This record gives sequence, C-alpha cells and structure tokens, in this order.
Amino acid sequence: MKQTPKPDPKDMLDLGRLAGSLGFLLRMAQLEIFDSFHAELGVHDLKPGEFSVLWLISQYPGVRQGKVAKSLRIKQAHMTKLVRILEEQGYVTRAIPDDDRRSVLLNLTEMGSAKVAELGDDFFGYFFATKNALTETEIETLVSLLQKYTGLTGGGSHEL
Amino acid sequence: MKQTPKPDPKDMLDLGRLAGSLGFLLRMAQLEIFDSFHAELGVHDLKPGEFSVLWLISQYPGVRQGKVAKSLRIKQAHMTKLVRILEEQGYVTRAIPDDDRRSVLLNLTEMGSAKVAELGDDFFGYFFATKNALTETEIETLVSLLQKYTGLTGGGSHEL
DNA sequence: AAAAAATGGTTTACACGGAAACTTTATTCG
DNA sequence: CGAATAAAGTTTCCGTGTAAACCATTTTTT
Repeated sequence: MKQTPKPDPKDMLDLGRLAGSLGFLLRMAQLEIFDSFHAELGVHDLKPGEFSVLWLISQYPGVRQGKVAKSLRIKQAHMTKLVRILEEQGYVTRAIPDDDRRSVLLNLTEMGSAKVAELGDDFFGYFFATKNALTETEIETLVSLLQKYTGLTGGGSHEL
Repeated sequence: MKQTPKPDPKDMLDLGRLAGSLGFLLRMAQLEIFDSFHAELGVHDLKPGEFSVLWLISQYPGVRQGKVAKSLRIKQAHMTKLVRILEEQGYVTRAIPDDDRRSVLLNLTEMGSAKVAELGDDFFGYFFATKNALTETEIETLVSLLQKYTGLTGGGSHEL
C-alpha cells in the first residue's frame, strides 16, 4: 500500500485551511518533486543531494568539505557519510592538506567529472521537466519567490 | 557544530545554477520554515505533522485513520505510530466500528479539542509569522503557485 | 458456502539525517 | 613554551519515515 504517488483526489478529505499554509504546501511540493525525480532519474546511482555535492565540487575543485556542507546546509556529520559514499563510488577524492591537517579537500575524479557532465542537464532539468500544471513563467515566479524566501540570491541566470 | 540556522553568507559558496533549481530551493525553504517553527513553537508538545493530523480529525470527527493518512500523504505505517503517540498524549481516541472491524475511527478527546482550539492560530500562523523577506502579497502568490504545483486547490480562503 | 482476492492496519527491518560526544590538529594566551 | 581554547571531521546513538511482510477482516467468485 504505497500511496505517496498522488492519491486519487476523490478519496481525499478537503484540507481547508491546511491547504493554505506555506509549511504544509512546502512539504507537499517536496513529495511531488521527489516523485518526479524518481520517475525520471531514479535509474541513476546519484540522489539529488549527492549530485548537488558533486556539482559544487566541480565548480570549486579542492574545496573544503565543511564549506560544501555549510553552503548546502548539510550537517557535517551527514556530509562525512555522503563524501565517503561518493569516494567509494569513485567520484570523489579526499585529500588532507599539509597547511591544515584537520581539513579535507575534495576533488572530482575523472569519473566524477564525466558524471557531472553527463547528468548535469538532466539533474537541473528534472526540477520542472514534469508535466506539472505550472507554466514556464509561473515556475520562474515560484523560483524567484523561493529564492527571496530562502535568502538565496539566485547567483546565476534563471534555470531553464 | 549546528549550522542549520542559516549560515553566515560570507562563508558560503556561490551556488550558481543550484540556486535556480526548484528541487533545491524547496529543500532550502523547508529548512527555513522548520527553523521558524522551532523558534516560535518549539515549546509545544506537538510537531507540525501531529498538529495537522489533530486538526484534520477536528474537522472530521470519527474519520478513518487511513483517510487522514491519504489526505496528508502520510504513509499508513507511519500514521499508526503517529496516532499511537497522540493517543498516549491523550489527544485522540481510537475506535473500531462494528460494521468494519478492520478499520480504526479517530476522534479527539476533550483535551484534543482544547489543544486544537488553543494552538490553531499559532500553528497556522507560524507558517509566515516570521520576519522573512516576503511581503504579504508575495506570500499569497507563493502559496497559490505551490497549490497549483501540488494540485491542492486551496479549499478555503487564503490563510492569513 | 468455501476459496480467493482485496482492504485496513500493524509489525519489523532499514535508510536517512541530526545531536552530542569525541579525536585530532591549530591557534591563542599567560 | 605549555596550557587552554577553538576548529574540522568523525563516530555513536537516536528520531523520523519508508518498504515489505504480515494479520485480521471483508468482499468477490464460483
């Protein structure tokens, strides 16, 4: 009995006020996008979080692990595990520099770079490639609002 | 080292494309709103999920457990635990009806009703009572877009 | 009516992520 | 310099939520 995939509207209760609350809607939206992800990219061996780490390393080769964690708001404890997985998968190398032997510097392997290049567009694309009701303009608005809400200035051009 | 609370922007990397992707933004927005929740309502013994269950029961006394689960997209397995907790806390009663002895009907106790009445506005309010950058209008837009995205028609009037 | 299938919930085992305590290395301060 | 403090990661333990198997009770088939 797996009903995460959008239950039939007719055996759903009217949610009333709840359907107007941001917190609740955010959770629902995440379930939604999570479904999309699985439908389209479930095959790959990378999950969203893993890909974002990989991608960030590709942008900042030799970056410190903690910096990636902070930037993505992933807890260090969790980051440790994530990086270990990526290392085992052969996508990432860890290096301890001599000038600060507490830290860990991350780099992509050949394979890692290849993977990022290969999956980049798919991963960035999946976020709305779906047949969800929103128009392109609406998505742009939604993204802008979320950026403002989260304080992320949307460094680059609008993702398309 | 607890850095979920919005890290200092200056030791954050520029996220580039990532900051424009809906999936990532949704995750960030959830962390954000989760922080707000803790700051304002961390004291109460009810978490968002629990409250939403409680509130839904208040709207549909005697509703079947599975229906609540489907409506909130909570997995039954998890719902079982949630309801047990609410029962132990004294907010909810479980009843097995004679006409279908497989099912479980849920009702609020006195205490449960009181709690919903007491916390209702706070809980619905927390979703944006925060000093986040968004104006009231922007929040309305955001909510509308998320409703459309999630397919939730926003049964009632806009939450304010 | 008996067998088969479906339904509603529960249990168990596990994956994911977080908190707190700990280790190691760097920095500060007397 | 040596002690105290801070910083970066790691380990361990825990809470939350899921999937899969399971039990009990209808419902459907024949």
